[in-house]
Amino acid sequence: MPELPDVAGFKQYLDDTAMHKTIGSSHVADKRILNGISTQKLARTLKDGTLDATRRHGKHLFARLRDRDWLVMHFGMTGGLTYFQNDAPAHAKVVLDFTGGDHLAYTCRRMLGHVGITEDVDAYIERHELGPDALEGDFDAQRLIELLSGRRGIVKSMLMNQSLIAGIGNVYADEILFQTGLDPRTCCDQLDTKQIKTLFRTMRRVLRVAANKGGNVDRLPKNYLIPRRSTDQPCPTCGGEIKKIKTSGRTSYFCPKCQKQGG
DNA sequence: CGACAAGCCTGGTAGC
DNA sequence: TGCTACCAGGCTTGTC
Repeated sequence: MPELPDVAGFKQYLDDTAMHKTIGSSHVADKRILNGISTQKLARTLKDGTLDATRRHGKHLFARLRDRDWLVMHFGMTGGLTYFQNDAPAHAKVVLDFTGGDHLAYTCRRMLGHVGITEDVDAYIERHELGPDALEGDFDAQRLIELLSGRRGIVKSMLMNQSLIAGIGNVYADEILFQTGLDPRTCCDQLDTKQIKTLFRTMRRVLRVAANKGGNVDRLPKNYLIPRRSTDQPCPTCGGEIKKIKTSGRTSYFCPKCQKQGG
């Protein structure tokens, strides 16, 4: 579930809790979560490091150890962060013990996230072939038009393709399409320039609003589709029935009345 | 108990 | 024929 807005929330949470704290030791509860690094190497790299900066790119969160490497975190579908004093949260996979006595846990109920170390965030992004962050930096409507051109698959798969755009997952792809009024089965070649520009503006607005709420679904505006996923509630716009279908092997929620193919 | 959810990777294939 | 983009399936495990 953690998509760009959720990871933006994790970043804020880390900034508010663990920033400028020094790591005395660390523990790995399940080494399957580690990506390209051994438990021992991770522990050596983290020891005596002080967290002094964070960066987010798409669904990845990076935390810098002063004058050293970056801790890399990806949250899969059930990952998160918990800052605690005494009792470790359930499913804590990696725990940082700060010298002041507090702790930060990377939690993950399933094994679909990962934790690692990188010397260079930009090189990491390039190596993992991540596209531009959906919310930040050098990304505009023209770029989206270029990304869509010549593609024959559905727009939703394109929005979720991390090598094209980093940060959007199944849930926010549905929300963006809902607010753009596009059927999730719409193919890229069905959209004209004007519609792609609208899609771009909607994408930015949805992600910005949700990121400002730290990905907290309960704080999203009333007219959002997300809180109505799998709850049998009507479309917030027309009151009609929300349909659930499979697209590219993924569950898509949409309103057949408000969302049309080709707009 | 089986189906399902999600992100992401892989393997097979549709389409140019 | 060969390449690439695309889709379906698998991994994982708690929940229904």
